[in-house]
Amino acid sequence: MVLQKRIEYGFNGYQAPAMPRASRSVRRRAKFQRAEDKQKCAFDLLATVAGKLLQERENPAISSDTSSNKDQCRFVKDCHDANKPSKSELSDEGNCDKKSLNEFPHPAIDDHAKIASIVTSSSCLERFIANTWVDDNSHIKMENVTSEVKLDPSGYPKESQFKIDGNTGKGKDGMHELEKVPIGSGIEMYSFGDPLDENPPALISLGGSAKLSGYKDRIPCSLLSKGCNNVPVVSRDDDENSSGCTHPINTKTNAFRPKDCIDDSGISKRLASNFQKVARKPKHDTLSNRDGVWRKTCHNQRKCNKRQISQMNIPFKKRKLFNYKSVSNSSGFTRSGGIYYSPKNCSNPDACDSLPGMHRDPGIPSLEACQHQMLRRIGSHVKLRIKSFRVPELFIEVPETATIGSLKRTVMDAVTAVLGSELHIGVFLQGKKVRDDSKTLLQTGISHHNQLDALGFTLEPNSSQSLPIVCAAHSPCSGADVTPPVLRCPSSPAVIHQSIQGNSDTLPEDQVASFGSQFESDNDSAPSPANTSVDKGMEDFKELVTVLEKGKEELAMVSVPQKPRRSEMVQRRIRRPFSVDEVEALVQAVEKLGTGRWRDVKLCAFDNAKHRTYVDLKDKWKTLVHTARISPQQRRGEPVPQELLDRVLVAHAYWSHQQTKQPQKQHPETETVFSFNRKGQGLSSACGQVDESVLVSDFCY
DNA sequence: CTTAGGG
DNA sequence: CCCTAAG
Repeated sequence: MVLQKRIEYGFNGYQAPAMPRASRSVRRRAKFQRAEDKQKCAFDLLATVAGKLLQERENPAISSDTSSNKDQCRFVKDCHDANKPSKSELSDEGNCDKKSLNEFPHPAIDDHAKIASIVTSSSCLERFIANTWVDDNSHIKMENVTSEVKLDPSGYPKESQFKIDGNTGKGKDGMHELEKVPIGSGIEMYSFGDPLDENPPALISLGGSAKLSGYKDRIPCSLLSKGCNNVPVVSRDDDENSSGCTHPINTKTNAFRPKDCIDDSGISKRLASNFQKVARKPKHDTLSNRDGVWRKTCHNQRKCNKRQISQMNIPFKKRKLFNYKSVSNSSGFTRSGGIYYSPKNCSNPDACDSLPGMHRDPGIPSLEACQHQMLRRIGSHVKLRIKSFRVPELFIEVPETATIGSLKRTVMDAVTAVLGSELHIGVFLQGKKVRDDSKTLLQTGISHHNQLDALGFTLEPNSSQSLPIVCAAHSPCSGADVTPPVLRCPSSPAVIHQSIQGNSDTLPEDQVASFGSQFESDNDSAPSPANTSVDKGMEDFKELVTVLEKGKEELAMVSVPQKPRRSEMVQRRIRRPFSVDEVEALVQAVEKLGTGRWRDVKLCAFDNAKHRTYVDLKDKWKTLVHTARISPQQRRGEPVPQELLDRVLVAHAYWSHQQTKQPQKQHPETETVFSFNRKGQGLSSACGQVDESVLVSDFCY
């Protein structure tokens, strides 16, 4: 499950081959390392190709116009040598003959054979587009490339040049066995772009075999699933529908049974094997172009590896952040076909825009840009004016007694949760969602002379993050049984926060009578007597619940491996400044209990404020002391009455003195010790929480 | 789990 | 507010 792991954990997935004993010298080690880097790159690409293959296999009809790239996107043909035993990687020189595309050996092995072309360009190093055209016989139909794109013959290769189908191949039965197809050295460049473009094109093609034995165990689950599920791997739109390989979805267009999917993956692995061999040929001149293409990826890969390694040395705190990012990224790219391509891999963001399925700024066109370019060549433009985006539906539940301010905040949280996450664009035509990203506008029915009124765009939260169906304990929301908890990936701290609150199965923290209740009721509105008076009546209030919901179909199609490590996605809690009343309660509690019994302080004064932990209280006390010591001009946030700050200083001084004098000698009975400073304070109860009258600062010093 | 303290 | 060490 090498690929599987890779998909889930980013770069962890690459399984470095054991270093040969002969490679222990520094020089050979370096060489080995280089080869390994390339192999890693190959591995990445391979995974994409494999995914694409599966996709195309499932959807031969939707083949495509993905080849309609920008000018810079060109094709280079490269043949692969599968002949080489894998162990000969270091010193082997490719002996692949240069061939024109006409002569390009037909790579089909059997009905399961595939060839994939990864279109890259040295001018857009980070981008590549995997294309394959498979006919009903599972043979490559490269002619689709030209026929579909309608390339201008004057500037582009003729259709015949790309014709590589079952009948034109060489070898047994009109096919080449992949193992016999020389690869690696002979690279013939063919440009789809401007012939005068100085950027040399690059392409890496892969051959595959359907021989599956020995590969099944390493089949990437997600690749399988995407293939099996008729989910275009590189299509984001459908990525959100991936359901994991355990739930193959047979659709009408799914010409293959799940079992076959495994076979396909076998192809993938074979591809991997072959591709690795190619990648391990470092020397050949003709590889330089590919190397050029790869180098960046390799470099970045190395960087990421490095990052991964160095992560071991960074503090746990940052490591966690790293993991968060990492997970986030991997989730994004898991859904882009199981390939882990960190956006950070792309030093040039602009160059990344074409990686299909890659998450990117919705405003940055990628494949569409290429298609757009093509369209421009053809001469048809579709002019769109997007007046507004439809925002996903939000479900918000607030108690009737909630303030407008809290309502606003809740709505804001919900909106932020959606907008703050990675967004995708959904396209609707005639009210129907257009899911096939590979279709052209023309094919979809969007053309310049058509009515475009029926065309709509919608903002879609990241599928992995868009299901924060956060239900409070008291919420009637039954989303819990709809999707497993692991799929609940709140997309913003706000929602997380709601979620955390929802964990409290006791009384709703915010509305329970206690210090916390009034503190929490609404930060936007100043605490008022009315607020405090209704404490008891608010016990049955439900928590503010933010529910973001999507369609059932989308709920059902979230694939499992997207967020494998949700537990590690520890979101920072939302910041909740202490109100003056809270400070008051805290000060009072500390006055009674001292500064070393934060748990007691919590239980005493903030027991019902679930969001205030004793660590929070301790921290707040710390900052209060600090605040009290600095000049009022330096203080920030809601001003704390000087009287309170004075008490803070007094209490702090007192308890500090007590601690140094007689550590841990305080007992509940000794709580009155502080009463020396008070006048008329009965201190009948130890906790201000119980004696609410204490809340009113009527202490006298 | 709590406490204490640095970040 | 987070993180972690220490008890």
